[in-house]
Amino acid sequence: MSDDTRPEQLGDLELEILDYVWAQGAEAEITVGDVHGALAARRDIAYTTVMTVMTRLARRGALSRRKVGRAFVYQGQISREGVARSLVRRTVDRVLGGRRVALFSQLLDGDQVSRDELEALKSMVAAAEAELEAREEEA
Amino acid sequence: MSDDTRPEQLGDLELEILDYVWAQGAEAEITVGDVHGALAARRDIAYTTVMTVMTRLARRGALSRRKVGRAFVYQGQISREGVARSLVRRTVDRVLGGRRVALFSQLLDGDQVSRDELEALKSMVAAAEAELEAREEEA
DNA sequence: ATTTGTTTACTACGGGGGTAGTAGATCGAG
DNA sequence: CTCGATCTACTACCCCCGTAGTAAACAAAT
Repeated sequence: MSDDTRPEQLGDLELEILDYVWAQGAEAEITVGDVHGALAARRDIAYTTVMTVMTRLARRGALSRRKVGRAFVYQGQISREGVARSLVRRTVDRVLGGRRVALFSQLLDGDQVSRDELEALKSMVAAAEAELEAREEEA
Repeated sequence: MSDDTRPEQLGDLELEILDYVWAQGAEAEITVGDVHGALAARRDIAYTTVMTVMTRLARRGALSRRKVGRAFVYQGQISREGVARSLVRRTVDRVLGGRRVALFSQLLDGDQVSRDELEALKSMVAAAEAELEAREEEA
């Protein structure tokens, strides 16, 4: 996944489909039937709906498609991490003027934070701190 | 601002307008002309465009309006914090399956984090930790 | 070979959001 | 009182997204 594409706008169904694609692994080849099978197990959705959305995703470069026989085989072209980053960034930019710290406080204030989460967060902060030291060294 | 409304979907212009409203303070009374004046100083936008969007925001409860003379006077009904929380939550739910920790790592990994940000983050973590202790005490 | 199922292509529709024009009401200036 | 500015109401258009129907191509089964 080269991940050049950073869609900052993805609908719910689009994301649901990408979610399935990501779950199959980076190199997996996926058909509309696969995705429809997975989604239809959970809710009522027409085959053509899935197909339409996958076509749109391919048009935008989020998926690639290759004709195999009469059907198309799709592959993910963007990573969950890349999408997460760009969507989160967009949200922070839009509503908090890019102030990431404000975002953190939103998350920490408003919610129940578990001890595990806090521990994970602390180690991430420590790691970021170490990385910052390293950057300052070389400067 | 009672803030009962938690719109999880807000367009760019809607947010831009709310931004202006928030900047005027919680109790400020705002007219379409005010907002249009502010936005038009930065970019080309029709008066009626601003009006249409403010009407939509009022319909959804993000703003209230009250007729004064022939014009409407608007007031914000939702807070920046509330909107930030719900938008961020929505984003995290959509793309990271609600795993907030993953969000933190997105933000810390992908970006240049300044020392100031890290310090702020550390103190927030410490505060959250203290609060957690307190909750465990009373339990 | 006819039928049945799969898959694509094409088309469509409704809702939301950004954009704006036009018509009509009203206020203030002259 | 009339004219121009202001403001609203109504309408419309385009794009995106979720949704899906229909038609056509084709493969497999009988």
